[in-house]
Amino acid sequence: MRMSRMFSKTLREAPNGADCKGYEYLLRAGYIRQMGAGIFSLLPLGFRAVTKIQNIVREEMNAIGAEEILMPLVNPADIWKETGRYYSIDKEMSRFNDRVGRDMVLAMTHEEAVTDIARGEIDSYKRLPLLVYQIQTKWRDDPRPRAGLIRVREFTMKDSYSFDRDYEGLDKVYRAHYKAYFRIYSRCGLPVIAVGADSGMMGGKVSHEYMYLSPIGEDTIIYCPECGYTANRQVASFRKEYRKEEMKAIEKIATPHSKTIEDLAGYLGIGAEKTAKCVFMVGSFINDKNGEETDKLIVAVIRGDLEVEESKLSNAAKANSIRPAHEEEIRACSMVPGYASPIGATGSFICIVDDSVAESSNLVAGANEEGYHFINTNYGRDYNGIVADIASARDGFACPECGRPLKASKGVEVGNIFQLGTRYSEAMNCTYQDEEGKQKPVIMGSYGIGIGRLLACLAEEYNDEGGLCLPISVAPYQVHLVSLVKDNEVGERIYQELERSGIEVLYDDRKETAGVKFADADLIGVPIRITIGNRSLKEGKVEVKYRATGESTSYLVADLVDEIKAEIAKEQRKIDDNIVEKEL
RNA sequence: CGGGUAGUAGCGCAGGGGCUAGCGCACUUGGUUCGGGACCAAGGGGUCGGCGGUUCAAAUCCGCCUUGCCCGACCA
Repeated sequence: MRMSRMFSKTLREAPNGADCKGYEYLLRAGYIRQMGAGIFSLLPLGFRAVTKIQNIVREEMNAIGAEEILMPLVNPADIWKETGRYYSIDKEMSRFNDRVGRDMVLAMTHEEAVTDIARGEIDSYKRLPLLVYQIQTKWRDDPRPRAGLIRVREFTMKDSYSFDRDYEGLDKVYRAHYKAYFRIYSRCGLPVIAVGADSGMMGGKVSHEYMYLSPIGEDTIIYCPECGYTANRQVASFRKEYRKEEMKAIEKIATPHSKTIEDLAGYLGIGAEKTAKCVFMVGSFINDKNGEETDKLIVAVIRGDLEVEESKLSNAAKANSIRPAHEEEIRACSMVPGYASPIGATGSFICIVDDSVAESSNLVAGANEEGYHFINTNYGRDYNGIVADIASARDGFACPECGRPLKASKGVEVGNIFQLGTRYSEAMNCTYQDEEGKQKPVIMGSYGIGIGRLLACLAEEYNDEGGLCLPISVAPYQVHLVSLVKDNEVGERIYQELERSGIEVLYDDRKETAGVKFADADLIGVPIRITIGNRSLKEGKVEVKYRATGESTSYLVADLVDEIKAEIAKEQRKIDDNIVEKEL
């Protein structure tokens, strides 16, 4: 491609709002342009990079036996009503009516669509297992798009769906994805870790997220540097020390001005771990069948030294979503904020008790009276509820596996794999007939990779003061040919020779100064740069410089094509030698 | 959805009741330069986000709306 003819141009200054380096460079180098909040176009450079990523994804998906398909972005709402997600998903899914008033949705994922197709294709156990994937546009009306391509509303996703007759089959295809995903990310050059995850709205059991660890991430990963335990904080567990002792008689004591655990512990001269605190949320519960929504107060009881992890709480309460409760909602159940506990509470609420409290004895808890607490409260004797782990894992807490201190890190989720089970096949009647002639629901799995987000992470991982420096496997071009000589004939000849031998070359044939050309080359970040200049051309040579390392050499023009081919192969080998082969 | 902040040339910004709205970069033309974002000269480009109000006069003050960004809630 001749730069003089290229659609996009580079920007000297970062457009307002480009807060992280990767995003800034993608914008300035002309890979992407923004059209609205969370809505972006891919310009030629970005499109080429994305195409390379997609092809890597295709190769690896095909390698595990998946067949590529393409499902529609627009779905009739009916199939979403069948699974109930038409009701349980809020504004994140966009809905509209077609010309005759039918309810339609923009699919934000394709479990419904693929299950709808599969139930027509699958009849016998002999047809299983099956595995399909697509690379397709998704629209999710995210309430808060952020950081360029990291968190957008319209994006391209590779999503695959597996169909098996049993859990052994699901396990096998799940493991195949687990491994293939590591190959995909490492072939793109992105370092990731797989972590245990919350399945969220997907509703499955086992799931993993692939995380690119970076401060720009919005997820918090809890990991153990010693034994390798990793999990998203939404589900991360940790070892809790319990203090079980003989139950003492409950007693009400005056605790003036002790609204917070800190004040209370200070006033009584005890540790926060000897108290039980209440956190009040209101859960929204949506009826899958008709979309009716009911709200209910959720009282989370947790030891004073711990924090509630809201996603764990939401799961334990089986709520669709939760939000902090208003004071009136708490008082409506006869509890007094600041001095609250489930003891003596009335009305309808869900009480979730963290095991830290259930397994401890004689904790101080609120007396539901301004200025008073109970001492020696005990779960099971003084109040009841659902016992669950709802505590938030923090940096320094004990690893659930080995007991050593856990670490916390920010990460960007670039992919996920879910064992769905029969959640969708049962709801949509996607069954197969087994050897005995019985109809059984198909066991499903779904597996996603955000393509654009992957590019955004790569831009974040591979940049320096000058701009991007992408690995050759994903860079839009393999070679950037910069001609500094006035006589364009040499440049033209070299350009055409390189092109003819199948090398992807970006040729800067513009009438610009050397400084501008070099700066743009650095910004765009093509891995190998060839400079044609009078300096070395006198000796019949051109210079070759690596974008990432800054190393340079020179080659005779006569040998150039072969040498460059070798250099490309060398760069590619660097990637291939580092493909991560990881089994679950 | 709450809080904050901004919208003035393609991009980055200044101007904050008064006469023809400005600067840098980019762009056009001519000339000089030519290996790390050149220089000189001459140009082109604006419904100052939108609607309404106040005023003799609004980019500027007021109201409403809208859009972007940041923080939070949220997020496969």
